[in-house]
Amino acid sequence: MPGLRERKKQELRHELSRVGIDQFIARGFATTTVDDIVAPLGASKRTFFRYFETKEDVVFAWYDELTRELVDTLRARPKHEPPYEAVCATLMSLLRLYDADHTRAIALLRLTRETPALVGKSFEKRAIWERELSAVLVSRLAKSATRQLRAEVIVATALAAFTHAVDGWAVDEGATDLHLLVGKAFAFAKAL
Amino acid sequence: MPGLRERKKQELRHELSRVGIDQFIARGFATTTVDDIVAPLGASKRTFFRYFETKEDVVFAWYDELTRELVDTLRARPKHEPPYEAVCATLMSLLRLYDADHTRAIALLRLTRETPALVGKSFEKRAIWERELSAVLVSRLAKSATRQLRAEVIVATALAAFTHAVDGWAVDEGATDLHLLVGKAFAFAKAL
DNA sequence: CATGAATATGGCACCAAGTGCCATTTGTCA
DNA sequence: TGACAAATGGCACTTGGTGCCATATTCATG
Repeated sequence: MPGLRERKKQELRHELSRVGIDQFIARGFATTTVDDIVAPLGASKRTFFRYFETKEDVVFAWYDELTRELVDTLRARPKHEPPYEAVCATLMSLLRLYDADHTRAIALLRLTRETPALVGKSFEKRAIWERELSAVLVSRLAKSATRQLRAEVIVATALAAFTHAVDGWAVDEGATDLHLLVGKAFAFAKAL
Repeated sequence: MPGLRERKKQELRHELSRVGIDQFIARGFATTTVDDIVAPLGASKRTFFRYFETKEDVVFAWYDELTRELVDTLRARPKHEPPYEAVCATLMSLLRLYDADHTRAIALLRLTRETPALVGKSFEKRAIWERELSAVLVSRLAKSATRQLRAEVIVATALAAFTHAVDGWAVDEGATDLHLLVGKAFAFAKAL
């Protein structure tokens, strides 16, 4: 059991992220100041920066947790499964997040797409996924001087296909079927 | 002929980038201020921000020119060449930049790898390449509802393979053969 | 070559992100 | 309850980045 102090911290972090994202979506990223985020919660700017390194990070507060989850999912894939397929299946598990709340997901994707600072940050986060996942994947590959590189290429490819599918889906406001689109993107990469 | 005004502008932009990168490599990105970059050239901070939107951008001053070049190269590839191969060949043409000055190339890659803000920016720039190149590539593909997505996936995959090869090469200080490594990375993506 | 219109620059004031420092508050545990 | 650890808030400060306007430089035209 986590104790009061820890619970309060987690809750504040969560609230800061929620309020921040809401304001960014409603009024834009640049025009929302840290003070604007902090005020409704009665916290101080100084405290904000103890929870998040940058203003951008509030948008990606959930990434760390998700990273661990992805790593676990990939680890749990059947040992005999081909590497690319294992990564694809792992990423597919992310789709439930988009299914849960289409509207907010699309709004968030638009926000990160249209705010240069957030575009950079999201790529930064994706790079972390690439590193973590390829570190797991490498153990599935036959030993060779270039298996590290091979793992990185496999993961990066799957991730690129995934994000392009999701972005395309968000651009036309979720009109198409996301699962289908992601599946197609994975297939396109497989059949270069 | 460009006229004195235009020449001065281009030269100043080039000098700002050169001085900036030199200082970043020598003393680190965060610890170098814009004033530090501007002082040796007798320019003002205000002028700096008329040439570059952010401090990060000085590192990627050459990207715009390179983007045009890449687009032209891809356009010039033989019409019958398969799409993935056309993109790979296009990216291969970039390697001359690394060949020209190994030491500086490696230093630059290390700088961007180890500075979070620059990691984000470099991905942002890569995204621009992805957009431009896939816009060219799409005309080579058979018409279909998803050919835009297919073009994006092809380009993103080639680009991911390319950068991971280059990064791997830079990490062990250029010990291996870069052309060979990039070729292998392209092959890995092809044979997922 | 002169002169006036365009354009680039510099300086200044200003805002917001982010940090170091320290006093104060709040949770923890004996 | 009281002492210790940890979280917070306030404040001053640095730096990235922008708006504004006066000045300097280039360009085009007579």
